[in-house]
Amino acid sequence: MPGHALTQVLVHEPRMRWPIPNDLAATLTGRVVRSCERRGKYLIITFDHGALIIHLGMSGSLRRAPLDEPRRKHDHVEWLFEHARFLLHDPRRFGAVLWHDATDGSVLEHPLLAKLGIEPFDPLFTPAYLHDRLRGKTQSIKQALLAGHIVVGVGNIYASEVLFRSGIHPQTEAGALSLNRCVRLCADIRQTLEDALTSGGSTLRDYVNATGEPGAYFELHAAVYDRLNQPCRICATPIKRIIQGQRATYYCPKCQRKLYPRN
DNA sequence: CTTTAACCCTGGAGGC
DNA sequence: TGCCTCCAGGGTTAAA
Repeated sequence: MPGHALTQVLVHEPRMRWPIPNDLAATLTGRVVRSCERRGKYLIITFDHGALIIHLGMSGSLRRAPLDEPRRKHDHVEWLFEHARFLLHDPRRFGAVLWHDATDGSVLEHPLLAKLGIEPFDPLFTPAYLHDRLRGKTQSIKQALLAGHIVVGVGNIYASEVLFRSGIHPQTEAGALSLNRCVRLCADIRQTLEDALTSGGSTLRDYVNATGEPGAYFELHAAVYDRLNQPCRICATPIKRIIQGQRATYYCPKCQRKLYPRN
């Protein structure tokens, strides 16, 4: 919608992760969208006077809907243009809709964005960078990747998938990875995400496409994720499931060996 | 400073 | 059919 003006903004349910600003409609009505960007999993819709920051959390979706279609349960926000309408739908309300005023500096300096890791397809994301940022960390490599402070885009599914591809045990101390291991890991993060993009994403049950069509549903062909006790696709060893930081991790105990401590 | 546990919320799945 | 428990893709915050 860059170049188009909002005609109306309706907030039906402001109780999201943080309350949606009660003056959001006043802030946006009549304003022209300038660009639509992304940083990590945050969407950034820019205007001349600031930027809208949107996060979909775990259950959120943003779709273009017909102008006359009735609102459904959990459709919390509507953005209306002269000939278009967008709905934010989020049953669990883990998502967020925030306004960043241009007078507060670059939106990338917003507290939620400032400490995000590098984009995985940025040329600056290199084995040396990864190795340097992991150095000294006692945290597990799985949690270090998932945290998003080093590299963004690796969510809970892909953290397991990436480590399987790299042959790294998820409980490996992050700081114990050699530069050579980081060479492999860096490439496998990119390759795993690229494969996922090529196949249209790997969302599980709640996926709808940008127009809300339920038909566009992509089955995840995971190597390990959600495959507890099923045979490893490489060696047929039953896949294991553990909990790290309250999140499930899946791995093959044979293909992903723990590292021996090097003295 | 880094790391960990609790928490936000609804709904689907499975057991009884 | 209903009621219960468990689990879920994300990320912040307070506490250790």
